[in-house]
Amino acid sequence: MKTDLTDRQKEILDFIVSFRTERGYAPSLRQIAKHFGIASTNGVKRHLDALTKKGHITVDNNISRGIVINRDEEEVVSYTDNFLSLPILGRVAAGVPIEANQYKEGSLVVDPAFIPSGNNCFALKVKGDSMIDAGIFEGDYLIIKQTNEVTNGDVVVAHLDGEVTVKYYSNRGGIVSLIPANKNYRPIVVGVDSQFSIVGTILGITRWY
Amino acid sequence: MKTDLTDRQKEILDFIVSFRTERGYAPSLRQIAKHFGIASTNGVKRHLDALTKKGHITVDNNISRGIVINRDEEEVVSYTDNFLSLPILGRVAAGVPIEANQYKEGSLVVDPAFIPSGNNCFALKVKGDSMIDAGIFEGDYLIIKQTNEVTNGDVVVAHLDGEVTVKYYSNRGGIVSLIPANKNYRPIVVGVDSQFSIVGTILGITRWY
DNA sequence: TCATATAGTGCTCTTTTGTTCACTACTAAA
DNA sequence: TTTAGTAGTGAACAAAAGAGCACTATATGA
Repeated sequence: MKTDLTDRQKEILDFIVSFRTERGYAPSLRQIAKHFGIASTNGVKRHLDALTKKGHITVDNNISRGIVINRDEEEVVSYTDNFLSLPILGRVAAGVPIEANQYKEGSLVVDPAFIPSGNNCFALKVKGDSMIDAGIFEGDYLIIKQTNEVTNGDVVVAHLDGEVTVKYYSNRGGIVSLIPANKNYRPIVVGVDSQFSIVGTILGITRWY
Repeated sequence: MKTDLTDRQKEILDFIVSFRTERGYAPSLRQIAKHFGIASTNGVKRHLDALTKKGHITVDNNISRGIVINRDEEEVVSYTDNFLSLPILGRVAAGVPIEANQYKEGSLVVDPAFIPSGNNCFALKVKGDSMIDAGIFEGDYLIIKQTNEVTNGDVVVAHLDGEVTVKYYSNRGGIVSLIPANKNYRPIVVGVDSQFSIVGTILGITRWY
């Protein structure tokens, strides 16, 4: 349970966060001391001890720059040490390792709390409006888990005759269909002669205005 | 322009990333050396020099644990040092500083590339289906910028007679309306006697399955 | 008045950590 | 054969950085 911080402790925590954001690593005791005009490293250490006790940070013993900001502290807007950056892939194919993919167009930071173990995930920008009734709009980023294990009703990314498509997956009695979520499009029955494969299933969507 | 890494360089970069994810701070030269069975810190330094030259990392001079992984490197799945964690607020009111808000229900990591300067943003979980035609579904997380400067057509979070609502904003000739995006709901004309205020406007949406 | 908490000081010591130099060995390309 | 790049070794040195102790001053509550 996180208890209230004193004003000074809060200042110091905010400084650690902003230093870390700016520099990419945590400040040392002496850097904190210098910023606050504190002459003694022990004075800083007292504050860090208090912040640790109150659950805001973790400091490993005798490790330089070992201040780690804990996730989900009381602070309402914060930077934490837990995040995931996924590649935005412009083209995908089934079975190709993501790492071998040469069509990375950028990266997208997402909350790893929603990503299952393993890092065979990627992001894909939506083109087209065939899935708008599922709340999937053109320009959305889909977060996709690379897999070919799908269940009826899953939203999948599939490869069909050289094209990538996002649709609901349906397999009834061995007949595979890709079902749009837009009444302006018809379901696609996957012919036995089609070049068809599942690239992955949807984990989430991110849309930015 | 990032050039290809040797196998060894790639291994070392991957180690730095995973160490950093696990521990919350970068490894030291000696910790890298120990992992790879390299007896000399200079051997490690050579690799770090090469990674720096190829644009994958930045190492500040004479700074302990000063290895910073650069964003958007060639690596297709990676952890970076640039992310933002927003509070998920259960209740919001106009004009109340986010930091003073006591209804934080969790946090949501988002990509800061899509967030404008300043950190008066928060996340809100959607209840209801009044905006489904705008691709906003129950359970979605909205990323909201706290502001009362709105434009016709913006999706806003508003406070109306004690309730929080998400709707399109419309102001025609001084008559303010909140327009749903679901034909099952009627537009709300904001009466002059209503307690009404704008909490913020939408920046993005995140949905997880 | 006393005890406790907060916020330091001053200093020393220990440990961690990075830099540098001269060197070896191997591989590949010119 | 020579040159260049890669992948180190070994060692010393310098600097950064954390830990700990005895101490002071102030404020607050019992």
